Order: sequence, then structure tokens, then C-alpha cells
Amino acid sequence: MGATKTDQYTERQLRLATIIKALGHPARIAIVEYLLKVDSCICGDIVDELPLAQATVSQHLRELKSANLIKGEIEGTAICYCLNQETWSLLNEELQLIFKTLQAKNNSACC
Amino acid sequence: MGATKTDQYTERQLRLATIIKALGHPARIAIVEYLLKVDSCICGDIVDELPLAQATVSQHLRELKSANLIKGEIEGTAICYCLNQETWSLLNEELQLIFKTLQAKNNSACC
DNA sequence: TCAATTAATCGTAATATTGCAATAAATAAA
DNA sequence: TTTATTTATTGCAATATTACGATTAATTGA
Repeated sequence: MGATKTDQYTERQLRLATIIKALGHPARIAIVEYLLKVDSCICGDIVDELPLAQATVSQHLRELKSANLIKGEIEGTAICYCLNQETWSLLNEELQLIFKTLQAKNNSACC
Repeated sequence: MGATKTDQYTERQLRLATIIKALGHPARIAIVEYLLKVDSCICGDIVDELPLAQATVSQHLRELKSANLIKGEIEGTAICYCLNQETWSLLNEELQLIFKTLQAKNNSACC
């Protein structure tokens, strides 16, 4: 075994898990926070910012990109990265559904 | 390699990544959604609900528990699980910080 | 005491992730 | 064209995750 049984869950659960999983690493949280601060930057800036080799940063960027959490645009020899508002909005809405429901209950039915 | 360089990030980044990572699997999303629906339940209920063996469900519950996303209380021979409001509030606040900041910018500075 | 019930743990196999050095690819500048 | 510059990719090793059967542990009920 070792592989997730992807065909057993709803599309919604898979999509949410994919986005959330891409965020579940401190380096990628750090990249997101940095992008939030500087709006947009190139890979090299992130390499300077994080304690990771260029190849590793590139890999983390690829994961964020494949989850559509960031997008990149070629700009000469560099690539300009920024957060992808669309996916963040989607994530926000899905999580709000959970947060709101939970807040409404206010632990009333907890063990 | 293979291990995350945990000593290179802020406490905040590590804590956030830990919580988010625990959510980054469709089975655990499904467990959370189920708990949100039924308020509280025992492990066996989740085993009936998900396409996974008891040992696997137990493992997922342990991960959610170690991230404090759920809590369990012994009730006879069973254990009653429910969502841990405290951690969900914390997660909500941290993510709102990101969502709000990003919404305020409204893609104005994106590439 | 002895089954039954429930969940955790152990052991194992398959797969995925993390990280890096080395290299390749693509563009810009000289 | 040649040389920088910048990023992606490849190959590899170490580690982590996912999943399950089998077993163990703890409690309840007969």
C-alpha cells in the first residue's frame, strides 16, 4: 500500500485535500507569506529568503503551482510568481463553511 | 535527505504547517466533515463511513488528534471523538489574516 | 471468570515527500 | 557567438506517509 485511495472520496474532498496538502509544509507557508508581503517576486528572491537550495525552492514552487495557489509568468529569463487569488477565494469559502458551522455549534454537542 | 528543516522557520509557520498538513488528506477531510455533521461519534462509526480499515482510520484519528484538530474522550470501551473548537478557531484566525490581506490587494500587484 | 466489544499498536509493504548537487534549457547581454 | 543569468529537471538518498492484517489492551456484560 502507501497510495491514497483517491477514487473513494467526493470530488470536493479531493480538491480541498489537494489544495490544503500543498500548503502543509513550513517552506511553502513561508513562500506564501513572503509573496503576500512583496506581492510578486522571482524564484531567486525566495532562494535568498529561505534556508533551502534553489532546486528545493523550485520544487516547492511547482507544488504550489500545481495546486493553483500561485501562478508564474515568464519575464525575460526570470519567472514572476504571485498568489493566485482565485484558488485562495475558493479555499476561503470552503473553510468558512466549516468554521461557521463549528462556531454556530459552540461546542454544545461535544464529548 | 527527506526530513523537513524544522529549525529554520518561525514557530508560527511550523504550527500552521502542522495543523494544515494534518488536514491535507481526503480521508481526514472526510472525517472532519462527518464529525461536523454528527457532532461526535466513536471510531467504529467512521470505519463504517469510510472505505478504510479500522487500523487506518485509527491512524488518521491519531494524526488529527496530535494536531489538536479533534479530541477524544473515553466512554466505556469506546472513545468519543469530536472537533476541537480551540484549534479550529486558531486556524481560522491565521488563515483570515492571509485571506483578508489578499482580498484587500485584489490582484492589483500581480504579474 | 469468560466472552464480546472497541480502539490502539505493531509489523510490514508500497508509495510519496523532502532536499540537494549536477545538469539542462531558455533568454538576455556583451 | 559567447557568456551570464535564471529556473527547471534529473538522479539520488533519506525519511515520511498510507494502508492493512494481526495482535494487544482495556472495558463491559453475561
